[in-house]
Amino acid sequence: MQITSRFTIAVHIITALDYFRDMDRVNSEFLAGSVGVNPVIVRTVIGKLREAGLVHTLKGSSGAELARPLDEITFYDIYEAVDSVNEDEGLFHFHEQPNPECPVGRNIHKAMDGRLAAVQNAMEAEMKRITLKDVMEDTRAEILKEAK
Amino acid sequence: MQITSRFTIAVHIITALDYFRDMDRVNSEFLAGSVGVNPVIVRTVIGKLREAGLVHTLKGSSGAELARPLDEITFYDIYEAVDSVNEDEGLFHFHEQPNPECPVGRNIHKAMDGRLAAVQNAMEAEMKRITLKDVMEDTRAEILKEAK
DNA sequence: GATAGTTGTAATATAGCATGTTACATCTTA
DNA sequence: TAAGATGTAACATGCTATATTACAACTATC
Repeated sequence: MQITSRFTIAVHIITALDYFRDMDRVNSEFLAGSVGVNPVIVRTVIGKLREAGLVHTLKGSSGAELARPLDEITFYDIYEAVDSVNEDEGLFHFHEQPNPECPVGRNIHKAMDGRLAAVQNAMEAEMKRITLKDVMEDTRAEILKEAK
Repeated sequence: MQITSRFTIAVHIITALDYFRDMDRVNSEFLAGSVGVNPVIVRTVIGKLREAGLVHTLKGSSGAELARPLDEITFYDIYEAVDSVNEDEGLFHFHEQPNPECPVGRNIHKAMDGRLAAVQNAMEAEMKRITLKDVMEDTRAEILKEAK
């Protein structure tokens, strides 16, 4: 399994929104061109970001505006915004029918839950440490390298 | 997205193999009964565990034997054994067609790769800390609680 | 205020993957 | 030698991610 590409698409979009901030016509079609997906995908991802309060948009009006500075938007914010993982169950998909008549079967879920949560927490903690400013800086650094 | 239930199934199987160690006929059908899935699923999961060197089996002969003590089998060992995530690409699925003619598009991948790896590493590090002995102890504790 | 451009969203299509199931050759054990 | 088990291939099925078309509602500009 893998975390949906919606996540990297969202990071790409926010980076592009900032990078092309002063340009006209940074609409869903332009962004779709940069990301390499259908404009409707861009609009739905931006829709999720808007619901999460990360960007502002105006229906009918081109583009989107970041609601916060880049260093206040973390990977975790985006990961949550675009529903990267199942909200109800979390990162791990537990098999659904362990046998209640078996001592292992009826207790394994409880026995594992805390450990699975610890793994997910470790991952999410790291995501909270990484901001879009980090990505922006790395992107600009790569662009500068090209110039040489 | 979610990590395949093959992972929790594998943990369940190993726990059951240990718990019912002294019982006869702990075959794929018995285990399938405890886990609540088809016996063929059990055999394929055990097959992966065998390929990874975590259990020994003998074709035609019932059951499986743990290759190492429980405290030397980590969540990470199992997660790797059962191919919980894509081997080539890792935990995150990067969108596949960023535009090489766009400065952001042709650099975003390089700019993100290190950060994505850091997230995956954080998760895997936590998985390496958790052993099947931990799960076994928690399971037995839950079983004891029932007795009261 | 009319027109062109844009967003938001519903509806549908499609492909890939996880899981279920049947079947059977091959092996072990008694 | 017979019964029971594994290993694995082949196929079925449902779910999810992504792509795509279509269009109503809104904005910006002339």
